[in-house]
Amino acid sequence: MTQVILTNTFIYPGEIAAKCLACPVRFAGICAALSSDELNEVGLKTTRRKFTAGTPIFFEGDDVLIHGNIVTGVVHLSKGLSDGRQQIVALQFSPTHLPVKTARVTAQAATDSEICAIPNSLLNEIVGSNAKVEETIYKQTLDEVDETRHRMRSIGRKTAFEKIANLILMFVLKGDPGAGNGYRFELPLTRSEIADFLGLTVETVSRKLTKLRATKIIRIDSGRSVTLNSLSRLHDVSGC
Amino acid sequence: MTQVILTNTFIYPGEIAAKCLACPVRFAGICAALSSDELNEVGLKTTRRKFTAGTPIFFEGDDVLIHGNIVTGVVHLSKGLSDGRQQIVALQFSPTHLPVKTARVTAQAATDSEICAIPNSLLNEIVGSNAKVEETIYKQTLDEVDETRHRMRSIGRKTAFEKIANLILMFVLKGDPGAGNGYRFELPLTRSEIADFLGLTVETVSRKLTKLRATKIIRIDSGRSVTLNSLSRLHDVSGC
DNA sequence: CGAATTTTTGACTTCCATCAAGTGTAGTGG
DNA sequence: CCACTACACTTGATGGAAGTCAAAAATTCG
Repeated sequence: MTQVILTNTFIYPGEIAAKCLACPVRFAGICAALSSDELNEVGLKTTRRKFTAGTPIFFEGDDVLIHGNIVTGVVHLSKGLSDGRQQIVALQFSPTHLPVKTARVTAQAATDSEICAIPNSLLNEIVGSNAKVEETIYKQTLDEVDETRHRMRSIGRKTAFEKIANLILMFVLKGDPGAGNGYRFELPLTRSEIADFLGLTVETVSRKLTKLRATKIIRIDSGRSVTLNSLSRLHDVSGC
Repeated sequence: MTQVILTNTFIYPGEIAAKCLACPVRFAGICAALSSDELNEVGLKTTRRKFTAGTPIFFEGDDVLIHGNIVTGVVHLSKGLSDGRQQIVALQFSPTHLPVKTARVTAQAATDSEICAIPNSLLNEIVGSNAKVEETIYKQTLDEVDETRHRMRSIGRKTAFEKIANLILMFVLKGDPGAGNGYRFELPLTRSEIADFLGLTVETVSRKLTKLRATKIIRIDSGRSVTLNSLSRLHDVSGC
């Protein structure tokens, strides 16, 4: 990955916007489907926006974003409920796309995040001329459906313990696909948000995390900081 | 798993307009986005296929379907589990589209169904020349995501009773949007399938249906035949 | 009709939500 | 630095909802 970026740096010196060259998601999502000319144009017109944890991400106005690449961080999508509470319906990890247009959801930074925002008008323009981009977006949406359905089953059938184990596994794998034992990371969600996401209560989340710690599969260093002791055992208890 | 297509009614050139004009889904899904010329072409090349309840619907081979309009009936989409069992992940009602391409799911006729099958090649051709069709398909997929997320919440937070009530409500509304009290219909799913769909057990489904009958909100005439007594009360207990 | 399947009902158990109290852990301001 | 508040998290006790096991009743179908 890194080598490829360096090679491109050599081939197109100064032509591709610097921020794109160094971008972790340069070869992910729609950016991977862009020609270098298109990437140049995109690089000029996109804005890199930073959001601190807990900040809502708005997309409004005429030039509303319909697509953002999550450069760093974790974003959660939630739906408001009639009783005023919210339900987290999806988590989006870096490096990946943020298909905000997909549903009437609120996107909120779960951790400090950076998002590369592509204006609606620009994306439409590109989509019209580059079928590959359109295809990519469509495929991502299909994956989204599949993912959501998969998690639906997870919520319906698994025990609280399995749900928690599974979520931790998800954090590990999405956070660093090559992560193994000894991997240390921060939980991107509060206990309350985890509960929301999994359809549990805070108390149950806390209890099951304690149980997971008691089995020595993970170590909870402090409130949010977790160390993975056994990836294989984590996988075993996650009910997949 | 063996017999797929029970009846395959081909309709001939020249009669197309009649076929499509009389079609219940003429103004739904992608058909609504077609010009009359395109509709004629589609009419020529689509096949109306009938599936009896319980029959799996396969789309394979070179000319694999990627889009079918459900003309009549109810189709369920399921995912196979590692233990050999299946999980129903979505229900598709007539008149609507059957976006089979959306995920690696098995589509199976829940009730006797008729599906208007559009060959892959033809759809690709239309999509290439008619942006509105592409947009329609994309929008339908987005709706699919939204719907799935909505149901995910439903599975995670609602009581068994609310889930059942909600499903009955869904059957009523999707079966006949104008249906009111006294409306009689057949449950398109077995208790076991309902359990699968809602993340419950057969016993619980049976108990909650009995409870729903005890409240006089519905009447269960025989195993699958149900009469709606009070739409408003059904809505009240469905937890929406 | 009789066999097989689906559905209902009952008794018991388990898991998780609820209610309640206690323990950190920041963050603010005196 | 401490006192104060606010918030996030943990732990315990209890009850209820739904799962499990088991068997009867109803429906379907050959």
